[in-house]
Amino acid sequence: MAVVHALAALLADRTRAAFCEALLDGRAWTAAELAAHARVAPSTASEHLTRLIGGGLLVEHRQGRHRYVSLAGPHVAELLEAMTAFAAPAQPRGLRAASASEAMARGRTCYDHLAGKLGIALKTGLLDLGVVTGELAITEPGLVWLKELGFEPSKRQTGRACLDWTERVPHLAGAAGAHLCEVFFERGWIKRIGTTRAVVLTPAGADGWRELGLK
Amino acid sequence: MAVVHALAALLADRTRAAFCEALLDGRAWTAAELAAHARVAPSTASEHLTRLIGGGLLVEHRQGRHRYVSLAGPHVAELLEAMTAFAAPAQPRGLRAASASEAMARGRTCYDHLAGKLGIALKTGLLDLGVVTGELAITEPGLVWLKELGFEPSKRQTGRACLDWTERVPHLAGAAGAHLCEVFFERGWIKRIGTTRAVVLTPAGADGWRELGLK
DNA sequence: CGGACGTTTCGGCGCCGGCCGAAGTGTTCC
DNA sequence: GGAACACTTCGGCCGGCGCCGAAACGTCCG
Repeated sequence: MAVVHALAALLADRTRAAFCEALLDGRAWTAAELAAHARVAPSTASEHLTRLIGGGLLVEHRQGRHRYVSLAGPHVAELLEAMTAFAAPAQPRGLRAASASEAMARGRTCYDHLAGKLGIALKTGLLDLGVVTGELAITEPGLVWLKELGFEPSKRQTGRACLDWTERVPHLAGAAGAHLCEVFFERGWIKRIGTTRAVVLTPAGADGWRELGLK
Repeated sequence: MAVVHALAALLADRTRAAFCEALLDGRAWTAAELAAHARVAPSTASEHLTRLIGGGLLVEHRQGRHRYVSLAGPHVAELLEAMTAFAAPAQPRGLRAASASEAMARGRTCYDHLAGKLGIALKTGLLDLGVVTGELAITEPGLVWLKELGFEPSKRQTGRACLDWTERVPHLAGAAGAHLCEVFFERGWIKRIGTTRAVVLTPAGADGWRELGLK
């Protein structure tokens, strides 16, 4: 009893329950994204997240000025599924969530650059071409290569490592990563799936990548 | 989201959680008994019971001027055990709490079947005898074995897994688990410790188990 | 029929907790 | 360095909920 009521109290709030339900897709969300999703102020979301993390339901991963949160593990998802199943006997939402999560792992945008398997494929391709170093700094030949794609150096750091949440390895961020992502969108090489952050490589994109010597 | 928070809210209150935990022994309690157990006024208990019944967690059985309530079914017990298992590593403080917790870990009823070390011993014994499979389904020879103990199949699922929150492995629930527990009580092989859920194997029980080829 | 008892309904009280905005911290971008 | 941005901390407000006691209802028993 002493424990059940504390756990239940965490999920007894509409907003916190909405957070958990959103996170059931397996992705990591930022605090602001969750706040907007649940229509509460950022300050409110911040407090809720602290409580959920303290209760062991969520884990956080701080990166720069962002606070990513995700479910603490499969056991949390299972508990939530069990409770949902109890309250709402039949709902085919497991399948949709699973496929959505899979699409997200395949490729997605990470702010302004590419992430997921697609982002990692881009990074390894650029590494093979000698455009970037292992630490994801841009080489001198790499800068020439980028300029051919319309890149103009700015004050913003050109090459930068960003930890990929699903792949657990760094991918390319910074001005170069953002520019490549932008170019790929412009050329129709990648496109978003619905309104989510998931993106997919188009047939034209596969051709384009080969032309550039990627993949 | 919309459903989980409503279910969680029912269990988020100390008093209601205490009611449910008390009812985990599988018996029906009167409103006054629960009120005394949780140390609240009868009026308070009455309101809580109405909410729990409305939420589908409990069922009531009115008899004269008494209002008997019990868990709405095994699925409720399983949900409660799952939630307890999640918030688990609760280390008891104080000798009394420790010994009570220890007795509970050694053997207890989980709604209508056995749990704790005793429940796990039963499961492994049945597994050795070939009565149940590793997934806790009843085998054909197992059904014969059960019928010799007076078991009659019903519409209720015969063998079923229920996660044991102290042992972290599944034990036997379902109609078969309930029947065995009932038989053990009838034969005086197990008995309750005081009025708690904790049960202990009697000397006669130890003999009986050996006769059955258990343990 | 009257009294005892289990339960329920109804006010009323107090407090916890969710919410927001404002101000502050730390990071990124230019 | 300064501006923009994500997030956090802090007061303060407000609604909801759990609690109780008093009174009403229904049942059982003598």
